[in-house]
Amino acid sequence: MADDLNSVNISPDAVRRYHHGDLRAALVAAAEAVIAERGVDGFSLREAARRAGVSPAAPGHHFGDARGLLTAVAARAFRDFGDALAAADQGGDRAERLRGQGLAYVRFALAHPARFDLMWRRALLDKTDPELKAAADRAFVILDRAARGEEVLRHGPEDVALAPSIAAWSMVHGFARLALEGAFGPEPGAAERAAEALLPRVLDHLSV
Amino acid sequence: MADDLNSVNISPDAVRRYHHGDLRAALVAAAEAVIAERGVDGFSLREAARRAGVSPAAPGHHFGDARGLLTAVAARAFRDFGDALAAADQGGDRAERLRGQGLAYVRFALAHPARFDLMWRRALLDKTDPELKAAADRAFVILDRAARGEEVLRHGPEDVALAPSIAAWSMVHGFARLALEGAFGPEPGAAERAAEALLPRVLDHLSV
DNA sequence: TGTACATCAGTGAACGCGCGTTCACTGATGTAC
DNA sequence: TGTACATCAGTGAACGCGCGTTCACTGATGTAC
Repeated sequence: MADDLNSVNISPDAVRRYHHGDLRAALVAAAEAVIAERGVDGFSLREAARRAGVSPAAPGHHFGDARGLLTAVAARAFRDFGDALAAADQGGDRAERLRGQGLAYVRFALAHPARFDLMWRRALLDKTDPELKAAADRAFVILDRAARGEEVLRHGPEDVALAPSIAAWSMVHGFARLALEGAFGPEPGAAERAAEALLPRVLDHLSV
Repeated sequence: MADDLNSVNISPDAVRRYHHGDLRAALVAAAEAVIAERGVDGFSLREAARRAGVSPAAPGHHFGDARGLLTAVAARAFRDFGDALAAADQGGDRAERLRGQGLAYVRFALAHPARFDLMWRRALLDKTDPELKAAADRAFVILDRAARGEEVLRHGPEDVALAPSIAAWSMVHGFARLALEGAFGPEPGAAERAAEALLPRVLDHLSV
């Protein structure tokens, strides 16, 4: 996924063209770089435009406003997140599948902390965006399927049959959040070490 | 705790005095009101001062800067949070105690969403503040004791003996976060209904 | 193949905004004698 | 008990800042004939 970020770099001979070529993708990449560096709260539309080498008004043509750009970033993050979960679902019995999902979930969060953070900052996003909704739903369905088996149909969020999936989701989400929030130590790398040392044992306490 | 907020209201005859009387507490209460209304991201020092009826420079005398005020708010939130966990620890066997902690944890988060949010926004807080650290540590120790029994000594965050506590913490923290983030539905009250319907069943999937 | 022209994607200057913090100040308090 | 004075807790005007968005514009593209 880091390679994806690079792949949208504008080619040298495109640099000085008046029309950018693929400004939309370049702005998404620039926004990702900004939040990775400064955190979600440090995001600004002007800074993203600056990094894309473009005037502050240019993003408006592609995203409407700042919320639109952040929403596109979040949708892409959810898509990558879903891919990571899907890739981790290697079959096996339910416990094995669930463990695979849990490790992938937390690994994604630690590998992409700012994007993961943004994914859940609904106040900053356009919740009605169909791409965002579709990407988020897909990720949960993948996890749900691993937690409860293939046969399952999705119901409303208060359906008690969802309890095993919500339990699994809660545990891995909480672990990821706590790790990112520095609950396992403020030093750099503390989250990763805690995940390696503790997460497999933590998942042993999940019974489905 | 809502009463605590009221208790710092300045008395009518104190209103127009040049010296406030208890501006520090009034500013903390005002800041809590601001984030409750506008979210943590909507906080501003000027707005808190405005609500406390005081000039924008006044908070500086008590808190240094904006971060200082937010840190005081977070410390108080952690104290109340610890109180809520302690009050919920009614004894019984380990499963009962843990269930009580889990319900109290999520209830606090849903009852005080903005303060709960702030508690984990380390980028906005002074992590070195001893009051904040003490209050946060205390809350975890209460939860840890319920999860593993009274005899436990606290070790480093990578001590695998902590796994049962981290598992419980992760699950309830994740559930609370997901509920607040709207993962159980965007309608008002969806989080509360999901907590009531699902949380007890979710906790059944936690084995310690 | 050449040309007119509509459309698209960008510019860059300007707008008003609210912010955190600073500064010199002043009113109130409380303590030493 | 009265008074001088240091200290404390506030004022309010001003600062510079970066922000998102708007606006009239222009350069590049691509399509119809």
